[in-house]
Amino acid sequence: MYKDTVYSAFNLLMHYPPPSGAGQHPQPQPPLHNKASQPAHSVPQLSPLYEHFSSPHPTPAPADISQKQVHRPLQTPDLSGFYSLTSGSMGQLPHTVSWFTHPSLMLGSGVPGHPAAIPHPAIVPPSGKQELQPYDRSLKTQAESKAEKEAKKPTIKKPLNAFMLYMKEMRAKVIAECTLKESAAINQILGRRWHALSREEQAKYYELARKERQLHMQLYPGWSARDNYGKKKRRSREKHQESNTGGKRNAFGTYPEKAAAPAQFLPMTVL
DNA sequence: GATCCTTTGAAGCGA
DNA sequence: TCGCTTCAAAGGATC
Repeated sequence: MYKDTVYSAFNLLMHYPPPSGAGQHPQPQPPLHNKASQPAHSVPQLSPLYEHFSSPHPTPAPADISQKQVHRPLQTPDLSGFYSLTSGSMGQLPHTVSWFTHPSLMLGSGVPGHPAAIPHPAIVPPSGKQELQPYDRSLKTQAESKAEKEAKKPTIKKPLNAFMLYMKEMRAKVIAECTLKESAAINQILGRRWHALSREEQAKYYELARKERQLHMQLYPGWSARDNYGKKKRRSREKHQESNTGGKRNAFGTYPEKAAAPAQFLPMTVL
């Protein structure tokens, strides 16, 4: 079976631990074969893992694969085998091309010890922008330099959970259907659609999310979600809690109860 | 320019 | 173990 083959290859290469209960949700282990019947979504930035079953097209031509490989740094010893072996699998397994394009596999300067210049999409400067050079290093104390160095550590983002993967794929579709652009409103709709999904449909996203987490663990063994705690500045705890109790303006510019349904925007199929 | 809003899920942490 | 908090994405609105 295709899924087993992919798993075997991947486990072999990445020394995967066996799935360890993988989360609180039941994981029916749905087949990961391509869903040819699924409607094509013109989503510019699909989570590459999700391309496994979301792509309406057959396996890309090998030329296409090699083209993608051009930009893949292969110097990293522990992953070069992965690339080459996966490449060998490409001709036999449909839709495995996405392994190449998975953000967690697009190694770059953010990966410790990796010489490539292509930054990892999951690794961003704390500010999210290019850092400016210090105007005068000599004026900084040791403590300041240390603090600055700490602040300059590239941020490794959390792996996306199942719902985030679902959102990333369906957002463009919902926007097209609803002509909405506000993410808060879009996310409310997506939340409702998420609950409307069958267990099998959801299970596919849970499985993808599990793979995302495993890849993340392989690439950043010492990383912890705690590393990013406190990096997002909140205006004030009180204000944030107030917003969670429905006492603040929502995405529609009103002050309803929390998560009030924006029914006037929702297409009939949403609910 | 930074943060909020809004959703679900994963993970951290204190009690 | 339980409950709470934070952060992942996204982009318009607000501060």
